Amino acid sequence: MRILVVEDEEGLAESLRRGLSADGHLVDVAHDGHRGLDLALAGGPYDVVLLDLMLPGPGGHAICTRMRAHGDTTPVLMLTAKDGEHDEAEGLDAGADDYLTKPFSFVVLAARIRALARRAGASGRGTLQAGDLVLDPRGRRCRRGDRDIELTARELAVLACLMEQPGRAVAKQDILDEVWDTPQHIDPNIVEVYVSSLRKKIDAPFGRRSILTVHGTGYRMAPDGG
Amino acid sequence: MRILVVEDEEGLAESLRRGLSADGHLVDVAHDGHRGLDLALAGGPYDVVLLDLMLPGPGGHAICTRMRAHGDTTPVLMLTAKDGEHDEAEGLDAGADDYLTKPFSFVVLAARIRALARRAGASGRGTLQAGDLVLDPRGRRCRRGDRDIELTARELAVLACLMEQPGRAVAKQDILDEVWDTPQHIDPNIVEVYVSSLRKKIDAPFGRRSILTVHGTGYRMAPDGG
DNA sequence: CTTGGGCCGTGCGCATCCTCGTGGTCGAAG
DNA sequence: CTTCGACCACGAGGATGCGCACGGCCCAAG
Repeated sequence: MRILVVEDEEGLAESLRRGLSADGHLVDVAHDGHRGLDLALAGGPYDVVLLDLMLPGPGGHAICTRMRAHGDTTPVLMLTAKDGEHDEAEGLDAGADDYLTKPFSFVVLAARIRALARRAGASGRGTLQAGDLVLDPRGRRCRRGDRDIELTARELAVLACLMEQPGRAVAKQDILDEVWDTPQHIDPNIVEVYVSSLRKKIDAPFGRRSILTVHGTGYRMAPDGG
Repeated sequence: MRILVVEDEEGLAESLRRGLSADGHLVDVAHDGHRGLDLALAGGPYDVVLLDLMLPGPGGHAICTRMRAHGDTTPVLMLTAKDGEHDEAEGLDAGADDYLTKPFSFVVLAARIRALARRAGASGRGTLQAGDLVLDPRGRRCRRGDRDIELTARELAVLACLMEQPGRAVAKQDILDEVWDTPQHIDPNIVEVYVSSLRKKIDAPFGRRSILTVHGTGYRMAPDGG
C-alpha cells in the first residue's frame, strides 16, 4: 500500500517510515504541514494518510479538511499527543476516519491501518499497485501506465499473489498453494513458466523488470514496479 | 498456531480438530454462534479463525462483522455449504479474508490456512532489527537505512542466526548447526567465508562494522547495528 | 469436425550460488 | 618481540536451480 506520513517529530517519523516499509508499504514522509498538504493533494493516490495534529504550518485538522474539500476520500488516521475529547471530536469533524493518541504501539497502529484500508477497500477493493503497474483481480484488468495488458486467468492469479505483498519474496510453493487447487500433484516448475510469460507481458514491452527472482526461494515484486 | 473453529456439524468439527492438531496447531472448537463469538472476541489471540456461515445463534457473517468492529484483524476463513456468488460477496463484505465452499479437501484447507497466516504474519512478526539494519527472514528482505540489500539464502540464514540474539556471541559451531543440514561433514571455515561476504554487503558500503569477531569463539552482532 | 487458445510437462543451456583450498594477516599469550 | 593459532580474502570448481522454448492435451466456440 502507499501510505503518507505527516509528522514533524523526526524520530517518530523515521521509525514509522521504517516499520511501515518493513511491512511492505511504500511510505512518503512530510515533516511539516505545507509539504504534507502538497503531497496529500498531489502526491497520491495514497491508500492511507497518517496526520499529526500539531504541525509547523497547517495542522492535521486543516490538511484533512482541505482533502475532503477536494473530494478526496482517502482514509485518514489522525495522530495526537493530547488525549482530550475535544481533539477527537475535532479530528472526526474534519473528516478523519480514525484517531490514535500518542504514545501508541506500532502493532496497534498497523492494525488500525489495516482496518482502515479494509473499510475503504469495500468500495473499490482489490486493486493492487506497484509503481505504475496496477492490477484489478476482480475486474480481471491489468495496466502498466496508460496501456491495458491482457492476462490469462493463471497469469493474473500468479501476479496477484506476488502483488499482494510487494517487496517480499513469495516461495514458489506458496504460489502453488494459492493459485492451484491440487498443488501436490503439480510440477513446481509450472510457476517458472508463468513468471516467464508474465515478464514477457508486463516487463519486456516496457523495458522494465518488476518480477525479481530470489534464488532458492521464489519471486519478489519490485515495490516500485521495476 | 492457535486456531479457532466455529462449526456446528459435530463430525466435521471433530475431524478438523484432529487434522489441525496433527499439523501441530492448538485448536479451540465452538459448536454454536454464541460460544464462537465469545471465544473469537475474548478467547484469543488466534492466528486464524474458521467460521461456518450457517450456525445456531449468530452466523459466521455476524461473528466476523463483530470481530472487525472491535478492531480485530485476525485472518478469517469462511466455510459454507452453498456456492453462490451472493454468499461470497457477503462474506468478504463482512471482512472475511478467504472463503471455502463445502465439501473441501483437508489439504486445500491446510494450504489456505498457511496462506492466510503467512499474509498476516508478514506484517510485524519475525522481522529482526539491530540499529538501522532490518532483516525480514520470511520475506527474504534486508535493509540498511533506506537501501535494500540483496542476500543469498545462506548469507541470510547466517545473518538471521546472529541477529536473533543481538549483542550475544554465537559460537561458530552453533551457526553451523542452525544453518547447515549436515554440519558434521562440513568445513567450519565456511562460516568465516559467509561472514566475510556479509560484511562486504552490509558493513563495507556503509563504513560500518556490525558483525564483530569474538576470537576463539565465534561472532557477535552489534546491537546498534555498528 | 475443425480450429484456436489456454494450460501443463519436459529438456537443455546457462546463471548463480556453494564449497573448499591456498596464502596472507591479525591477535593473544608467553 | 616472537610465535602460533585463529581469522580473513580470493578464486576455481562443481552443484544446484532457473529461464525459456517447444509440443501435447483439453475444452470451448464456430
